[in-house]
Amino acid sequence: MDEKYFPEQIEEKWQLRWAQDGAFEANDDDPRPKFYALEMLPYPSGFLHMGHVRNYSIGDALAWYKRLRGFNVLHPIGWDSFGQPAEQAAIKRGIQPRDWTEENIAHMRGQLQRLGVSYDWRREIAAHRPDYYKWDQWFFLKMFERDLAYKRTSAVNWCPNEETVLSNEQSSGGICWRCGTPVVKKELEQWFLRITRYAEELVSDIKEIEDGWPEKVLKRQRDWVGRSEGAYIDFAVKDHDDKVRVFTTRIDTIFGATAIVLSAEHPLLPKLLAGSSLKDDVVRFAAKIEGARAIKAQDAAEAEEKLGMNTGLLAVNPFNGELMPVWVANYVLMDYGAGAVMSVPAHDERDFEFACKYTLPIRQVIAPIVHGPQGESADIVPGTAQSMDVKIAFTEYGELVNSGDWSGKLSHHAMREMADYAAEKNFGGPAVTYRIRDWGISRQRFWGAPIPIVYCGVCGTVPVPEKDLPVRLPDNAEFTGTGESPLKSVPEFVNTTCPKCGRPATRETDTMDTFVDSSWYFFRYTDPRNEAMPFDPAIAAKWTPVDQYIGGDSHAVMHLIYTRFWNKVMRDLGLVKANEPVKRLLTQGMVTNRVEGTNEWKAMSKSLGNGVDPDEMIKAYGADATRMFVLFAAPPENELRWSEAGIEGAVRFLRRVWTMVYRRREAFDDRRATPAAKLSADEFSDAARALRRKTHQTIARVTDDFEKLDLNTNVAALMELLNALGEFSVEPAAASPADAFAAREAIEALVVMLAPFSPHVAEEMWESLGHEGGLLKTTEVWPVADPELARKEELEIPVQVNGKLRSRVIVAPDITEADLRTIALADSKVQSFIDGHEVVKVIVVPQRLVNVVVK
RNA sequence: GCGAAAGUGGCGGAAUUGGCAGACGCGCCAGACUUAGGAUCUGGUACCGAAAGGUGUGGGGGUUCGAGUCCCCCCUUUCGCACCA
Repeated sequence: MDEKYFPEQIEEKWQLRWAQDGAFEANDDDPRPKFYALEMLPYPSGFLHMGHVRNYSIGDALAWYKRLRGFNVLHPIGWDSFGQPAEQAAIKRGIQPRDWTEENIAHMRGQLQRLGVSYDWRREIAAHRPDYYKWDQWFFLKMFERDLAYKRTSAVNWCPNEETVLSNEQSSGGICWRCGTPVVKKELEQWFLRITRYAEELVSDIKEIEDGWPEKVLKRQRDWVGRSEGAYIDFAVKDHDDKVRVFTTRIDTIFGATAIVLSAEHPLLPKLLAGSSLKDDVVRFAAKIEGARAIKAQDAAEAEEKLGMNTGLLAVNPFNGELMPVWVANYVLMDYGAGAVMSVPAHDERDFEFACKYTLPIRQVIAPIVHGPQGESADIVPGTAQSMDVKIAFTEYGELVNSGDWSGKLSHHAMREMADYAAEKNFGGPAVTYRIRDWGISRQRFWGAPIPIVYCGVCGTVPVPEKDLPVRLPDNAEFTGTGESPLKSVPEFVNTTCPKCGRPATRETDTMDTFVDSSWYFFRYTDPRNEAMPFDPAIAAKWTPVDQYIGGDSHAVMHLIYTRFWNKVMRDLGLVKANEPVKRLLTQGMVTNRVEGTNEWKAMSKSLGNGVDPDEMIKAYGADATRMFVLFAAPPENELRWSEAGIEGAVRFLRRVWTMVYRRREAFDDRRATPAAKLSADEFSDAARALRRKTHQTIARVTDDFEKLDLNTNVAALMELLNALGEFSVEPAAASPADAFAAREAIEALVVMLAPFSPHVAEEMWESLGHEGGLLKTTEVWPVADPELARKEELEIPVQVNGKLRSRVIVAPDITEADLRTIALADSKVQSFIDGHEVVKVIVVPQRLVNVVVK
């Protein structure tokens, strides 16, 4: 052991040693309890950034902690290596995506290894390799068989910048998730995965994970699925056989409906208007709305002005036979509910606004329930029929008025009864709708898994047989960036024969969304080289579900909802048993840095020039200090503000630990290191007992905080223990066996507990303390706290007078309440504050505090 | 506009969940060692006050012996959602 701490030497030494020993390799047949620690796999952009460092430092700390506590830990890594940037590089610089990607992976793998993250590298996977994407295609075929994958033409989200389609999740808020460009609508024939079939489960199974997932992520998922209970109602149209179906959550307001409003894209519209003199006008109007919607940049768009047009058609209210006009309007969306609504202006804000603009009647049918002064009787505000005086829509529940036989009922009862009535009379019934749409996975891209479909002039759409998988990407393609898949211009790829009839046929040239790759990758880690299946269900069952998943919350409704969906599909295919793939989720905060010349903290990025290169930090301060700082600087879920001064503090701490070990090490030879069992309690000096107390308190605290992933306070606890060691002033040479024992106990505990944060230096110090074979050689080196030793010998109890701190008294921990009270009252400082006052009450909180109330 | 979360020293953040506010670190101040210090070590550091003491967890009210923590109103910030019938 050198006198001084030289990170680069010991980090290299231990990285080599770990690799040689296979220290982090997880084996299926290991009898110890398993723990699956997982971090979101990176996109191989070429360079690790601080967000990665944070993500992997958190995961690695947990993986180390669990190993040191005797778990068989699976901690893998891989590459989300399909996707846009590789193609962008190809267009810009003429490099083939495959070469670019492989180079980036090689470089980033080196960076991760220099950071010393404890991965089982044997399990590394990369999405762009045929042995991986073969299974994307295999899953696609399974879904195709089960009608979970299908093709249809629809208006899709199109990013004009990247010239490709985006899923709904990827264009949330109307902007491209990757580049922020406003998304436009485009009619395209696309492949979809039927995630809607699992909509109900995606909501209801949240109960299985709600203890382990952040509430904000679950909320976003719930909102995204958008489960809504209500009813369908079919409105007959006068002089037509077709009925217009409407979805409403407020069937109790149906007597207030004064129009039926259809979406411009409503499929029934052309048929209903056939022969109508208004047909051309309506068609033109609908086209205008659709056109406006296509170019609409939704980001800044405040609710657009409502536009509508009367179709001249009349619908019949099935509850009272009343006729009402049928309109077309831009505020009704085709892809939600039934694409048509009943307009109830008195009780819906949007309908109200619409009715005001086009002077449709507004009829109140719900009266607020006002509790009388005694709260015993409900006063109903009488309804004003056909009134235009109403200023705002009353959207609350209440009591029905002007509603025929239903008048007098409460909304809640009426909603249920009216829906049942509709079902009974065969014009509707209770219904549940979801906001979530099927997942569009077609991408007009080269660098993705080809969709394994062949189009035959005779047989139509034919799935590629399983035995022919993978459908390989060609080695080369022309990259022009024109918005068509580059695969289209590769004849060797496109031209094939029909698997069914053998005649010439063409391949599907769209590739899959890269979120397909990441939906199931962590199952592949459990059995990464399986050539017969995506993974062996028996092996996967040993490791999954993931015990702790760590990553950014930017994927709350993309990756994290897709992977839940995929898990359910795999369950139905018999591949997995659990309903949910991830037990606990931690969403880490962003890493920010000051933008030069401003006072703003923003996420590190190349364009802002505020990025920090992890390699430079490792070079300057070492991987151990870099990792420690990142974990110490803020709680994992908070934003982390970068500070170079902070990382220096981390080095300083590691150096002080190092020096402490160096100084004390000599005294730890066999002669002096007497086992605790041979030492009687009274051999320990006061200082030694105090040190042991701190040691055992720290062990308890750190162990506890690890379970909660409170990593920043954990580091603080280790710093406190070091400070306590510093205060333990017994010189190593002069130490009694008991003193030496106490010091050794403290130092060894400190070194072991340091390993999750700064593993290299911890290993080196552990070895210097005379242990061979590394920290993971022996199982369960993690220290165990002895509550007896952690207990305080005396307590300092604060004494308040009227709630203000006035004094402190030192007492034994087991003092009786009565004695504590007596001692507190006898204290001279306390006396000076109660003198001349009457003591009204004395509150004694055992072990905690005394409060004297005086008048 | 709607919804959620959060506001604690100069800064990042602690506070056993109603019981000593500010752990730990950064920064800063003073001192020691030093040819030197952007190294290291020691001490100090919420605010006002010479002290006694007083005041302090975004602001205002409340509950309580006692509130950073619970309740009500307001302000600010951040993040989600944006015609979802």
